[in-house]
Amino acid sequence: MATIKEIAELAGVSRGTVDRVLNKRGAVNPKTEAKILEIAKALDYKPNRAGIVLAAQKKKFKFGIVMFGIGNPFFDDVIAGFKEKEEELSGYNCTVLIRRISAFGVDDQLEAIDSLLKEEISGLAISPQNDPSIAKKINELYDMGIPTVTFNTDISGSKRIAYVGSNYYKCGQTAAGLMHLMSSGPLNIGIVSGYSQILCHTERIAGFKSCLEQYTNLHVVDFFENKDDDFISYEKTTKMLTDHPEINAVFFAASGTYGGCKAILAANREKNMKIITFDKIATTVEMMKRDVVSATICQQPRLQGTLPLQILFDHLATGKPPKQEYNYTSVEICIKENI
Amino acid sequence: MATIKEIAELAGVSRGTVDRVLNKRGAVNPKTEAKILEIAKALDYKPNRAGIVLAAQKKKFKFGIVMFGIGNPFFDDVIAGFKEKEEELSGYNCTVLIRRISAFGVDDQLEAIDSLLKEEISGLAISPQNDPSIAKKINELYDMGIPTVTFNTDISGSKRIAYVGSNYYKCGQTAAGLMHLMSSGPLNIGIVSGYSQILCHTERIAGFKSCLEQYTNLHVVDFFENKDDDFISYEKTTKMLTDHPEINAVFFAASGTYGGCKAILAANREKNMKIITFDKIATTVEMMKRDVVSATICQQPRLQGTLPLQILFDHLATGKPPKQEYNYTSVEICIKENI
DNA sequence: TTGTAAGCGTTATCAT
DNA sequence: ATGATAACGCTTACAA
Repeated sequence: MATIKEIAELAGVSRGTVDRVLNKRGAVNPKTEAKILEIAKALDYKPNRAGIVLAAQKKKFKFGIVMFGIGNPFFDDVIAGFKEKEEELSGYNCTVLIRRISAFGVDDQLEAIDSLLKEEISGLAISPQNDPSIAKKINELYDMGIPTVTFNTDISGSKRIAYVGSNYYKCGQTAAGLMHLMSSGPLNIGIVSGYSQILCHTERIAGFKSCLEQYTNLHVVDFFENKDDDFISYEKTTKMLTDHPEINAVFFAASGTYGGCKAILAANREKNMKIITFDKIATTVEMMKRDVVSATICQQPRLQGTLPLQILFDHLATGKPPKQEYNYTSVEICIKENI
Repeated sequence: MATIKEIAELAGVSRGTVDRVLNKRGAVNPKTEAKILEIAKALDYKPNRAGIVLAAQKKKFKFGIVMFGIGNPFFDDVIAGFKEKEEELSGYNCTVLIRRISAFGVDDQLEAIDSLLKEEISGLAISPQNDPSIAKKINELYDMGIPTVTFNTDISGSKRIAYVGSNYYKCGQTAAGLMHLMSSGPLNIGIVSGYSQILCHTERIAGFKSCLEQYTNLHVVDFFENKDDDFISYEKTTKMLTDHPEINAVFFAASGTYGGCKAILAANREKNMKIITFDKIATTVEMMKRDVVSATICQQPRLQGTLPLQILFDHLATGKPPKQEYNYTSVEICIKENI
C-alpha cells in the first residue's frame, strides 16, 4: 500500500533518502531518519516485490549447481526441479549452470565449484560432501559475496545461507511407525543400508531404531550395507534371507532397492513380507505395483531443485537473508494408490 | 532475455506496435505483425513477470472469498492459507474480503456473493454449493469480467476459471489401499459418511469401494450417516459396534471422527481396530497420538487457501488463463510420526 | 495503422 | 547529508 514515494512526500525528503534509511545504505541525519522510520511504521510500509525484482533486473544473475549422483535416478527428479525453475527465472535475466559429478570425491566437488567460479556465478546450489574443505570453499564464496544454498544433504561449519532437504531422522521414524501399523504380531526386520559414512542413511536408521522401544513387536534381526549397488544388494539380500528364515520385513534405507526386491522374489519370500523403501524411482514404482514394496517414503525431490534457486534469487534480488534457514521437505508416505 | 524494446528495435517499429501484436490488442499491418512474431519466436521472447505485475499495479485488486463451514476446524487451516496469501498480496495493492457462512443454504451463498459485488470485487474464490443457481451467478460474474476460482469443492456447468482441491475418489482409493496394508486376514469395515448429498463424502466412499474387488479381504459390513455431527456419530457408532461385534475397522469419510472414536473407546474396542479418517484437525491428532486413529488422509488445506488467490491475481495481472484448470491437492497419508 | 510518453515501485549513479 | 534522475519491462491513454 504505502510506497517509498509516499513516505518521501510525507517526510518532506526525497525518495533517495528514504531508500537510504529503509535499506541502511549511506548516512542520514538521525532526525530525518527517525522521522522516516516513524512514518514507515505508521503506514506499515512493505517493499513491493515487483518493483524490487524489476530494479534487480539490471544485474544478470548466473546460478551454479553442483550435485553428485550420476546414475542415481532420484536426482533426475531434482534436476527436473532445477530445469523448471531455470525456465521460470529465465524471464528474469537469469541463467543456470549444472555440474553433475559421478564420484563421491571431495576434489571433484572442489574442482566443479572452481569451474563455476570462472564462469562468474552469482550464487551456488550444492549437494555437498560433508567435508571441511568444502565448508572452507563455501565460506570463501560467501566472503566474495556469492551465497550458497545446500540441498539434499547439509554441511556443518559453513556459511551456507540455507538448507533444503529431508529431515532424515523423522523419515526413519515414519518408516518405523508404518511398519508397526502394517504388523499384527512380531516383525523380524532386516535393515539394508548403503554406506556407514553417508549421513542420510545412518540418520534414517537412527530414526527408525529410536522407535523400537515404543514398538516392542519390531525386532531388527540383521543388517548389511550394499554400497548403493543393486547387485551387491541382490547377493546380500539373498544371503540374509537364507540366514534368517524368520525375516518377514525389510527396511531399505538406501538405494539398491530393486536388487533387494529381486532377491526377495527369487526366494519366493515376497508374500507376507513387509517392505518399506525410500524415494519414488521407476523401479520402486514397479515393485509397488507388483505388491512387493508396501510403501515408499518420499522427500519432495522436485522442491529440492526449485527451492534452492528461488532462495538464491530472492536473496540476491532483495539483499535480505532467507526467511528460513532450514527448509525441510515434508515426509510423504506413498503407496500404490496415491502415487 | 529478449524484451519488447529489443524486438521493437529489431523490427524497426515502436514498442506499442509490438505490444499490440504480442497481446492481440488493436489492429496491426499483417506484414509487420508477421515480422514481429517471427523475431519474437527467434528470440524466444517471454514476458517479464516483474514488469507485468508492476504495470498492473495501477489497478487495485479486491478479492472476495465465500466459504461454508463455520465451526468446521478443517476450514480454519484453509483460512490460514487465505491470510498468508493476503499478507503477501497486500504488497501488491490487493485486499481480501472473507464471507464465512454457517449453513449450507444456497440462498446464503448467493447473498454473500451479492454483498461482495457491492464492494466491487475484482475476483471471487468460492467453495460452492453444487447448485445451478450458483453456477448461473458465477457465469454472470464472468460476463462482468470478474473471474471465479472454486476451492475444496467444484461446481458443474459454470465458467469458473479453475478448481483447487482434492481428488476425493483417489483419496478413497488410498484409504482402501492403506486398510489393506494394515490388515492381516479379513477386515470387517464400518463406513461412516456425513451426508449422502455431499459429493466429497460420496466420492470418497465410491473410491474406497472401487478397490474392494481387488482387496478381497476387505468387507463392508455396515454404513451410516452422521450429518457431520459428533454426537450423532457417537450414538450411531455405539450402535454399530453392538450390532456388529465382528467389526475391526472403521472408515470415517466425513466429520464426526471424534464422536466416533469416543464411542469406540467407550466400547473398549480400540485395541485391534484399524481406523482411517480424513484431515488433520486437533481432535484427530489427539486420537492419533493415543493410537486410536491409525492414519488420516489430508488434502493440503493451506494450499486450498493460497492457490486460489494466486490464480486470481495472476489471471487479472496477466490477462491470461491459468495454466491448469484442475489443481488437485496431493493425497497425503499422515500417521503419528510424520504429522 | 502506428508512435509517444507517462507511470507502476525500487535501485543506483551522479551531482550538489 | 541529500536531491534529482534514469533505468528495469510492461501497459495504456492519447496523439498522429
